[in-house]
Order: sequence, then C-alpha cells, then structure tokens
Amino acid sequence: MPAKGEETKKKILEKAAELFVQKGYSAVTMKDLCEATGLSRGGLYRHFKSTGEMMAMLINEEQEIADNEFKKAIAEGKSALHMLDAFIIRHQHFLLSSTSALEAAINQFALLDENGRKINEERVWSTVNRTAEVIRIGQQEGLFIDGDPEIIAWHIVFFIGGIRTQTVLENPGADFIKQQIEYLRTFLLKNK
Amino acid sequence: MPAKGEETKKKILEKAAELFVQKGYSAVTMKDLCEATGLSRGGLYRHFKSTGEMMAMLINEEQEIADNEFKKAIAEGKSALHMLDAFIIRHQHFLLSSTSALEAAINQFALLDENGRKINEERVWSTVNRTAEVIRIGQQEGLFIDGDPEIIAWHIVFFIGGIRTQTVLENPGADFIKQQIEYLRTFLLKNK
Amino acid sequence: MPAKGEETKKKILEKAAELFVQKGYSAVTMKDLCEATGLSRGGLYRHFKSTGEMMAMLINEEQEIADNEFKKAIAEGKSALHMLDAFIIRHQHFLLSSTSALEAAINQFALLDENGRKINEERVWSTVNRTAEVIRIGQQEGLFIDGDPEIIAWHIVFFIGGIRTQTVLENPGADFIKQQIEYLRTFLLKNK
Amino acid sequence: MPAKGEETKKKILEKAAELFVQKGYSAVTMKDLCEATGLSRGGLYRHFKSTGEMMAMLINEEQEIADNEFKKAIAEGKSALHMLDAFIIRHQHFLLSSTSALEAAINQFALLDENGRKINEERVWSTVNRTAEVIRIGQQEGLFIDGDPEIIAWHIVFFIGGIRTQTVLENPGADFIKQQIEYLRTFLLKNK
DNA sequence: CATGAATGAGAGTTCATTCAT
DNA sequence: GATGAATGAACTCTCATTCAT
Repeated sequence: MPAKGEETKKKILEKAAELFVQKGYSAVTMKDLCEATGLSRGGLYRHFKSTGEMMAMLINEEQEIADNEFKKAIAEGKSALHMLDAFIIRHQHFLLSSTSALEAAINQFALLDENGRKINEERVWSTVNRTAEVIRIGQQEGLFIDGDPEIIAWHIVFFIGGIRTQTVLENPGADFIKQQIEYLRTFLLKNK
Repeated sequence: MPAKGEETKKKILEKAAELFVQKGYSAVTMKDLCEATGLSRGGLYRHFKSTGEMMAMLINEEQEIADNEFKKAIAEGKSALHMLDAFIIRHQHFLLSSTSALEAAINQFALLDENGRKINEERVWSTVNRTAEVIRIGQQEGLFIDGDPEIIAWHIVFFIGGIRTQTVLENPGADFIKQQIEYLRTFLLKNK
Repeated sequence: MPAKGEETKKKILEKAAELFVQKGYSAVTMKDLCEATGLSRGGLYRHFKSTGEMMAMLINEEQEIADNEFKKAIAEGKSALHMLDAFIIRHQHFLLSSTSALEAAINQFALLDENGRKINEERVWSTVNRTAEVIRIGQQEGLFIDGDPEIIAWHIVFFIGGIRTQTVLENPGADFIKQQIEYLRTFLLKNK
Repeated sequence: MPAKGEETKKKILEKAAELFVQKGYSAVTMKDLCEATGLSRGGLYRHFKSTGEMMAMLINEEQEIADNEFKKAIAEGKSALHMLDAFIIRHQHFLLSSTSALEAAINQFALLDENGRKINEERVWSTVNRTAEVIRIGQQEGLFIDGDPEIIAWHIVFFIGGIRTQTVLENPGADFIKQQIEYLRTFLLKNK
C-alpha cells in the first residue's frame, strides 16, 4: 500500500506532465501546478521544490521503462532485427502520438536548467549505448551494415533527436514520419 | 553615410548576439541590453520592442548569407561534390566554432517564442530545399546514392539539427564531430 | 472571527478610500497602496489586482447601504415627505461633508474605466428607481407635483449628479448648497 | 493670410479634438498626436507643450462662440422665450450629436488638471450668468416662474451638466433626451 | 502534512520631455 | 521651424519562495 504522500506525488507528476506538454517546460509555474492539483503553495512545496525536480522525475520514469524493455529483450535473446523493428515501431508510435510533445519540454529543460542538462546527457548516453548494442548484435547476425556501431548509433540518435524536436515544432503528416522511419530501417539493413 | 538610427540598431544587434551566445535566448533581458549597449530604457525600445525581434533579425541576416552562397555556387555551375564538401566544411566549422553557440539561442527561440517557431520553420524549409537540390545534382552526376532527394535531405537536416542541439548542450570533442560529419559524407557517396 | 485575509482586505479598502479622496481615482497607484498599507507588491496583488477592483468594491458597499435604508423605510411605511427629507438631508450632508470627495474619484472611475462605466450605470439606475418610487408615493399622498414619476426622478438624478460633480471641483459655500437643496424640495412639493 | 504656424496649430487642434472625443482626455498622449498629425516630437512641442494646453484652447473657442451668440441675441432685443427655445434647441442638438462627447473629455480635464479646473470654473460661471440673465428677462416679461434667477440658473446648469455627463457615459435614446428637455421647458414657464 | 498570506526582487513597458542636427 | 534619437522616471505585474498557523 503506497503512503499517502506517494499518491499525492504521483498525482502532481501526472498534472505536471499534462502542463509541460501543453505549455512547455519554462512556461509552467508553481502557481499553475497549485491550481491544477488543487494543492496549496506550501502543500506543493512539501513534495517538489521546483518544476525542474518534477521534470527530472518524469524523465527518469520514462528512462527506466526503456531500460527494462531493452534488458528483457536481451535476456530473451531476441534477434537484432526484432529489436530494430521494436525500436522503430516504438519511435514511430511516439512521433505520431501527442505524448511526444513532452520532448519539447525536455529540450527546454536541458537548455534552461543546469541539472536538466546533466539528466539529458545521461538519457542520451544510455540511449546510444542500447542502440550500439543492438547494432553490434545485428552485425554479428550479418544483417546490418558495417561500420563502427558507436558512430552509427550516434548518427541515429542525432537523427531521432532532430526529428523529435522538429516534429514537435511543426507536426508534419503521418506519411512523412513513416517515410523517414522506413528510410532509417532500410539504411541500417545490409542488402539495401 | 548610414543614418544614426541604423548605426545604433546595428550596435544593438551586435551586443545582442554576444549576449545570446553567452546566456542563451531566454536569459537575456531588455535591461541586460540597456547595460550592454549603454542605452537607456526608452532608447532601446525605440529600436526593438523585444529580444525576440532582435533574434528574428539576426536569424534573417544569417539566412540571407546562406541563400546567397548557395545561389552563387549554382550559378557558377559547381559540382555536387564540391557543394557537398562546402556544406560539410561549413557545418563542421560551425559545430566546432564557438559561434555555433548562437544555435542554442536559436533553439530556445524556436521552442519558447511563437514567432520564433515560424521563423525556424522557414529556416528549416529553405535548408531542406537547398540540400535536396544538391543531392539531385549529385545523383545526376552519378556520384550520390539513389533515393528520393527530398527524403534524404530531410534525413540529413534532422541529423544536423540533432547534432547541433546536442553539441550545444554537451560540447563533445572535435574528433567526435569530425567522425560524424565524415560518416555523413561517405553515407551520401555511392561507392561506399 | 474573520479570516486574516478578510481583515487585510478591509484594511486595504480603508486606505484606498482615503487615497482616492486625497488624490482622485486615477492618481492612486498600486505602489501608493503598498506604501499606505505597508504591504509588499505581491501581498497587495493577492487581494486586489487593480485600483479599479477596489473602487468597484467600495461603490458596491455604499450602494448596498443605500438600498437597505430604502427598503427599511418602505417596509416601515414611512411617508413620502419623510423619505424626501431623509433623501435631502442625506444628500445635503453628503455634499457638505468631506467624505463626498469620494464622489470625485467615482466620477473619474466612471469616466476612465470601462468597468467603472458599467458600475456607475447600475448605480444611477437604482437611484432613479428608488427616487421614482418615492415620488409615486408622494403623489398618491397628494403632496407632490404631478407628472411622470420617472421623468421627474431622472431630472432630480441629473441635477444631483451635476451638483456633485461641480461641488467636487469647486467646493462652494454651505449656504449655496442649502439653497439649491431647499429649492429642489419646494420644487417637488405641490403648494409651491 | 494666416501664418504657416497658425495653420499647423489649427490642424493639431482638429486632430486633438477628434482624439479627445474618441479616447477621452487622459488617454491621449503626445505620441498619439504626433502620429495623428504626422508631426515629429519636437515639431509638436513647438506649438503645444501639453495636451492640457490644447484642451484649454478648444474649450476657449467653444466658449467664445456661445458668448457671441448670446451678446448678439441681447443686442437684437430677442424675447426670453425666444432665447429659451434657442438654448433648448442648442442643448438638445448637442446632447443628440456625437460632438457632445467632448464633454466627457472636458470633465476629465477638469478632474485631472489643475488648470483645467480653473478653466471649467470660468466656463460654468459664464454659462450661469447668461442663463440667469435670460431668466431675469423672462420674469420681466411675466412668462417665467418666480424665484431668484441665480438659484434657478444654477439648478439648470447643474441639471444640464448632469445630463451631459450621464449621456456621454450611457447614450440613451433620442426620445428620452427630448422628454427631459421638454420637462425643463415647461418647468420654467409660469402657467404649468 | 497542508494552508494561504506575505515577501521582495525584477521584468516589461510607456511617457513626457529634451536637444543636437 | 522641424526632426527623431535619446533620457530616465514611474508604474504594472508576476514569480519563486518562506513561514506562522
């Protein structure tokens, strides 16, 4: 049974995520959150002492989910192609869903907040490592293009970061995103 | 002889660029600019009524330069490889130079300011168009990989956008950047 | 026991009334009120977000008192002559007292503030209605001059409005005001 | 032939009157007038050093016209009834026309500006004097009600002032105004 | 745990007014 | 006479943050 404090904390995070998506990181004030959660000033401060703290916790949660999925796939001995497709489906889904808008807030957070910069750095590193690992496996299976897995992984991560940021700002059609993701897939496979 | 007003405007823009690089877009206040330029509150407002207006003007100037260079290269009938290398050198230089830090400010601007979003959108479009044109020429010359030039151009622009954002946040080593740029180059050429 | 917030609100309104009388509506700034009440900027804004809001509340309070007095007099079945004299005494008193200076501020408020215009409109309407009612009763008693009670009521309200505005601007002697009020009285009575 | 300066001055006053009617006295800034007249800051200041000065001049002009009309009527030996009707027609016309909106600005001017107070005072005095003179003549002709002409004149002036201010704020129907003016007429005539 | 009154710093903005050209 | 760049004082308003209850 979760403590009452934990429940409140969870409720705050939910509302915070909503607001970050709606208004972006920097535009959300503690006052906004008081109103959204129905808590008083002091009440809110008991749980989080800044919006940055909330953001950090939101990013961590997302990060853990991705890590766990990856570890599970590795443990189950899935093929690189399987993981690539999972990866692709996840990102495609993500880019098409409105949730992807949290990305804009995360970028702001990394840009405006000293701590946010560090958290984002870790997030990127861990994504690169997982991706490089998948590429390595794919190369051993003989399916993926040659080249230093780290370099390719960074290229992909930069591409994904770029498309995430841009799509948040502009929101292109679903077809456009599918094209780009499909291009990424064939680009990774050897017999292109 | 330029009017006195124009000179002041130019001086303000110079100082603004410096401050944007140092502190990022959102952290620069009109007050900061008063102090930096030595102008009074009212004097500053006579020329610009927000930092966003300055940013917009700075981006426009940069954009025009890039457009002109491209048009000149086309007019001179340069080869796609030549233009690719120019493009690569320019971005590599950009990513390695400290001036690239204005990029951080531009990102913030696009992320935080409604008008900034629109300006950035145009900037991206025009970059994509120029890039697609270079690819098309390269394909005709038989040097570049096959594929829809537009799709490839977008892939590159997303990649460049991603690496720009990341390098602003983390500042990786020069070797790292060279690796990535070199990878982009070979990736575009047919006989890889 | 009144909540602490209510007490502060009351204290602010008292000080605001003083300042409005001293300086007029438009000359009173939020900063003045901070100094007068000893509250900080933010503290003041917690309760009122403009001087207009204070003015509106002050007028409302005054209005309610006048309404209640009238209803009480009607309920007690007072004669029209009695109510006329009460009305006359009240206005004479009002015009002679320094408190009447709030009237200047109210005029400014109606003239300068969009919302103030509306509030004043309601205030005038309700005064006209009450006055017309008194005249109707006086006519039934056979004491007051004939004529459409509404028209006469408006005439009186315009006259009172005019004299209020003027006395605020010029402050004529007590005798002058008494003369005018007395003239109004005899003008209303039949056997003049 | 008027000097060039006089013409500019006249043009400024015209634009000023328009703006005062549109926005009220206090809301009109010197900057507004620069834009409206097409003059530069310094150019405007050469002719008037404040909006108050313009207002004063506008009121004076209006005042002189009224005075001249009155003197002419007296000189021509017109009857009081004739002058009363002229007076009534003039005010009725005034109240129905949009020009009457300058009245709001004049009130603001008297309320906000020390000098405006004085000018308004003179304006009221001179109106009262003229009105009292008409009443005196009407009484000698045996047509008007008895009573001290000064007291009656003040009553009328207060009434007119009140109705002017109110109608500017609310703008009632033409019928309403005609009713009130007609009531004033019968009220002044003896055999009511 | 929670409330909400209060703080104080600082951003943005606008104006009347001056003055070198 | 006229221009318009520049001044500097004021004022509005908002936020993160604290603290007595």
